[in-house]
Amino acid sequence: MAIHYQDPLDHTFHALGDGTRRQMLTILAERGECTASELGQPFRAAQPTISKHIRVLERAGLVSRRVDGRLHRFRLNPDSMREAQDWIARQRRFWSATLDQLGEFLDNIPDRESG
Amino acid sequence: MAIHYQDPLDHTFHALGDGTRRQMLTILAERGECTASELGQPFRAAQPTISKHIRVLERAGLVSRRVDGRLHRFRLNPDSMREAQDWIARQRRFWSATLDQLGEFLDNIPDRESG
DNA sequence: CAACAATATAGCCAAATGGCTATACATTAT
DNA sequence: ATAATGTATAGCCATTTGGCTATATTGTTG
Repeated sequence: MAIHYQDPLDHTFHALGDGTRRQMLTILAERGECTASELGQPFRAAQPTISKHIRVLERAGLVSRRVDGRLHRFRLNPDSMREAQDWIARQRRFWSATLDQLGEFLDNIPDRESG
Repeated sequence: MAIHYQDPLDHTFHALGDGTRRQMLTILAERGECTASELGQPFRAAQPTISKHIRVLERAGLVSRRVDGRLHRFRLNPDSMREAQDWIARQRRFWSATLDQLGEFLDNIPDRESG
């Protein structure tokens, strides 16, 4: 029964649903390529725990791994994050269209598209 | 062990990590306010299952509920989704800045024509 | 009031998650 | 060759998740 063809977005959003992993992505975004140790250093989790988190990010396509001797170096993979962002952006476009139809919240529209 | 003060983004991204829930949000975005039944109708899940999914969306702040007699009417809550999108957007801004600074991408392009 | 309709809640289950310790593996250093 | 370092894997555990059935709750209707 269980063969549940997982949408890639399932993995992406799930990976983003944990604060430790989001912080790892932030570190990668700020510093560029990092090793597994560097990614884990801010947390007081055990090393295998960090390893697991990294695997989740990797499965989600959010980071890519490059093995360099005994170091595993990671960097952000922009595509995956962009797809997540695009999904939300599409929703929000629909949503604002719906709002226009209904005439609700007209004062509340926080920002415009474009960017 | 640790009381883990959940970041609101944890709930938001977790809620987005399930295809059924994402589809519910799409329905809401397309049709505007919907009842619980309308949200569940496309799926062959049991009614309590739908009810649970809706609660997850609600906990995440992605939808808001308005009880109207025996009908529960839901609509999208834009703020929550926008915060998720903003988080990603910030990451992506950092990321591209990092790329610019380090120029590391150039080193790693695996094969180029000619040299 | 009784019947029906829309939802929620309780309780159960299997699978996944996030954490840990202990250990294996691979690479570098002595 | 041995030791030390960086990382992964194997188990184990408690909690959460997503699904179900059965039942309760609340509102509508005859």
